[in-house]
Amino acid sequence: MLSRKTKYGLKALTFLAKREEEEPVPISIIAESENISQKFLESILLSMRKAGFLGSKKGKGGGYYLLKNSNEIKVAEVYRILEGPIAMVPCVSLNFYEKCDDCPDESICSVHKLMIQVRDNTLKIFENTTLEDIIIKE
Amino acid sequence: MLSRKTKYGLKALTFLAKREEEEPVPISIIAESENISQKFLESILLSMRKAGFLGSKKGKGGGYYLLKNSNEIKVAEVYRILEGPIAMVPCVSLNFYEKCDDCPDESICSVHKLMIQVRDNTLKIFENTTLEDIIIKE
DNA sequence: TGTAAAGTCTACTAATTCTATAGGATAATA
DNA sequence: TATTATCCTATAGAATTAGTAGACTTTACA
Repeated sequence: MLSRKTKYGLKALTFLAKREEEEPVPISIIAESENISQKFLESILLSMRKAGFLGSKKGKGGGYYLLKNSNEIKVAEVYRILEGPIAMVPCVSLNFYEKCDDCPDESICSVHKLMIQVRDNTLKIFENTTLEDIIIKE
Repeated sequence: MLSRKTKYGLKALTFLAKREEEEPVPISIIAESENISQKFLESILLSMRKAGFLGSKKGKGGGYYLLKNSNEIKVAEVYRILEGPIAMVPCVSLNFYEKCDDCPDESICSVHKLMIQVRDNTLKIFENTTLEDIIIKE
């Protein structure tokens, strides 16, 4: 399941990517437009700023803005920041690998083998999809 | 993330599928072989019995056994029983559809569009993979 | 016929994660 | 200096996960 955090994060980013103007957009505007709790969105945008996707400006006229072009922001990167590993089990994760405590030998684990397939497929989509690709013009 | 429940369930099923013999296997054997808490595994096997994948026999010499051939049990079916929807958001689920409360119009939601792709890819794998396919002979 | 072995069923619990909320600090602008 | 907006820390309620506990039922077999 995709967490609300990631869902909201992606929505906020595409909201910003959809705009032609480059001026900062206050959280309140994004929250209202996308039906997201403003306080919750605050923390989400903050972590995306820290991750280098967003810039921010304080005070009047301030808000958040994209630091890169929308075709330079991969869904995979956003997903990893907000949601964590793309893999369904840690033992097949490329960026967050962990050994399963119940599994003595990955090479003979059928779940492992299966989940590698799923990871590869999902990864392919997330790595090859940028914000630009998921924008829907109204 | 795949829950331990589903992971254990799949492991238990493949454990049974790997055996040539048809005699019931007690929970304790499966739990020990696969390093799973026996009590936890109990409830998992029970729900798979109720779902029609497993048969059981009580008393001495009892245990669980597969009711179908391993090539007739799709990962997708097992996954839906133990984990729930394959889709990452309810609004793109085929079997567990729910409208998102924050989203007024799915047709213009970029997350929706993206998650349909992921669902289709994962579904393809899970629908076309049976227990037989993921067995690893030692 | 008694006993041990096995599944069945209900209820409970500890820990973790998720989804926020509260409130003040800091910074920019007019 | 008042206003607007982000920044930051702490906290809290709800839900989910991953088990545990214990009594009950059924079966095989000595």
